[in-house]
Amino acid sequence: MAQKVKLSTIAEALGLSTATVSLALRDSPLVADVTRDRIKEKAVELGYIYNRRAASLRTSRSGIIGVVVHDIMNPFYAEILKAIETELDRSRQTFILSNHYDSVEKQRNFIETLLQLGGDGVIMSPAIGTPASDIRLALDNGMPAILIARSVPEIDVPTFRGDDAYGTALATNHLISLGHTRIAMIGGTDHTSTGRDRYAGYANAMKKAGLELDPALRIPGPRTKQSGFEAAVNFLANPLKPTAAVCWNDLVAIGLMNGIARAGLVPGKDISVTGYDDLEEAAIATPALTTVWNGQSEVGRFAARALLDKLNGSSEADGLHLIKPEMRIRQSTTPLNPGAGR
Amino acid sequence: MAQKVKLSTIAEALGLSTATVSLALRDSPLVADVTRDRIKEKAVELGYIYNRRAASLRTSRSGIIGVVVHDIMNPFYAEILKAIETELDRSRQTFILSNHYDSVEKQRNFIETLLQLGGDGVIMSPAIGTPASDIRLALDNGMPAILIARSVPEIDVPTFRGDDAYGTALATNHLISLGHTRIAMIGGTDHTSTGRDRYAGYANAMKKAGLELDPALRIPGPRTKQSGFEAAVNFLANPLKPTAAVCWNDLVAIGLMNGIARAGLVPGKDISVTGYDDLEEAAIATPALTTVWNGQSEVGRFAARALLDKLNGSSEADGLHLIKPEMRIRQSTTPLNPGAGR
DNA sequence: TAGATTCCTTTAAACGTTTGAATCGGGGCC
DNA sequence: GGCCCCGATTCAAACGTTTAAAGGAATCTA
Repeated sequence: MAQKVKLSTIAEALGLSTATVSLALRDSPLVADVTRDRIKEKAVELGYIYNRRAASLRTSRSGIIGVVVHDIMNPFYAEILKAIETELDRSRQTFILSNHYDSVEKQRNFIETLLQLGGDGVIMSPAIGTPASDIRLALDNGMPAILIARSVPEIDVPTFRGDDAYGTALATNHLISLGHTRIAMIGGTDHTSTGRDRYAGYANAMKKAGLELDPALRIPGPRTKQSGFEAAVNFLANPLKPTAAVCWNDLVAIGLMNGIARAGLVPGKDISVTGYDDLEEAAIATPALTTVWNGQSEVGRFAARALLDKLNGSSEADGLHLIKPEMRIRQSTTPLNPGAGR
Repeated sequence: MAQKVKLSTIAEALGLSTATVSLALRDSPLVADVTRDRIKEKAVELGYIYNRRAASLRTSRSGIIGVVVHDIMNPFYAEILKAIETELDRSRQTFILSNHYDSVEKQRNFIETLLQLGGDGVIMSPAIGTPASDIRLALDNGMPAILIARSVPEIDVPTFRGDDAYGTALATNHLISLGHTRIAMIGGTDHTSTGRDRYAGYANAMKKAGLELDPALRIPGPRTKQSGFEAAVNFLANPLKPTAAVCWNDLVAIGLMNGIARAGLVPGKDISVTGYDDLEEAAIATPALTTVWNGQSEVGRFAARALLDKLNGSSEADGLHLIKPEMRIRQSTTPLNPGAGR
């Protein structure tokens, strides 16, 4: 590697000062057109690389934005990330991505690293049990934060997520309207606001319809395809013989359908199944999955915009913003057939 | 936000110099134990945040490593990334992730950004058509690069990927041993080394077995679940009536199986299907997918280690390192049944 | 008791930018 | 001819660290 090319290298080569070169490269009107052209030409010729660390030391804007979610491999988050990426790319921000796998410690490490790097802001889907102090750490050091998918108690930053109670109520009512009465709920946890809300939506819909809300109808836990697949055994062995399942998300639903198929039953016919999220693969599952669209793309886009707005001084987006979910009816749910095996 | 806390803030509070504080915080043996303790205590008390940009300006090590792949939503890359993350976490490096979606330009932008940030190194799965000069840009500026999954002509940096020709030969031979003779190949492209190698493996196996290699048996293109799903139509309409398909990857295979099921046939019984990669979901697909393990975790781990080694001065890992794929036989492939519908 | 040794701390110069203030050489105005 | 203004450029300080070299005080050595 040749000697590092810096502003002064260019300046010396042309008999100018570094100040002029710096200004010229950033298209300042302070420098003469002909000079600017000579400078830019020379910069390319020498293979000059702008040193953002040095610059940000002076300007205190790094152009870095952090994003941390539970697991980027999870298509739900992946779809959100894609929307964020599209939006940030447009304003030439670099984004640093991390998983926290619901480890509060890993998440705090990430925030600290981001602060050390001078991150301009952070978008996060907070880990289960995130204390308000961890968010404040960012805020107190001048780094704005945006929350997605989950809320944190006592924290009032812009927060974007779907209306979970409303969404599971949609799914539950859909099944009820098809004649199902013994409807199970598979997956989720009471340790997050999302988990509590989704269960509440299901429970309320059941009660409103005058249906019994038997705790045995609930199988908490599953959140992945694999665990949905495994849950099929318990589901099918349930003495209450449920005929339908409201699943935590599409992954669980697809896993469950695979498990049901593996047991020799036909999902969508013998057992109706609803998902949640409306991932890309919901439409091509077999049978195509009836599910609830959870607005991933909107969440990502809104979150990114809210952050960019904050960086530009405005802050009207504070507080919770709920995206209204929508029903997507496909082939995995069918009317209850009283003559069927179960 | 209170006034920014820096080394000098701590130094003044204790009547010391910034040098002592700097040394103490990095556990230098040059400072007295009691002083170090006082300093660390004060740092916590004041909420000191280490400024890595300032430090790296002096040391020229940023602790940042870039990783760029085609698409992090693709589980194949996601599994590699997870392995890389695990490995890098251990040495406290921050990693910056990006998709290039096979846009050479987006990829070059990423490399440039990384250089501007002073990245210590980059791990990349090069975009289709990546010119050697783009890799050299990194190398020439002192940023070591590691390639995964694909090679770049004329570039001799450490490269880790599966032995693709060997892998598809495994799958093809497996189908041949089950009695299949009309075996299609679905997906992939000739524009990457991987694409050419996988096709070559399939073609050679067919030839060695004395089977006809009809170009009509190939459906190039598909690389995703969605496109695999769509390819089912063409596959089933093929006048040669293939009884088995070697798919580009697991996603295509699962999509194809869904498409076959949608058409009323039973994948694994009427049509045998093999995947490639052995993603987590291959095992829970219905039917469980016969596939070729492609060593994602190894690729990621080796790549990360190779980079860390380079950063520590050694460089013995230059050149191509092939990981030997392994057959994973499940239920999506069965012996050819001459009595079956087709 | 002078010099050497040891241990701890400070000095000061770098790292590569940015930017408010200062400089410079003309030209126009009265 | 003195004054002001103009556009173009430079000066110099600052951003927050790190680190080689120097400094200083106490203890040891002979």
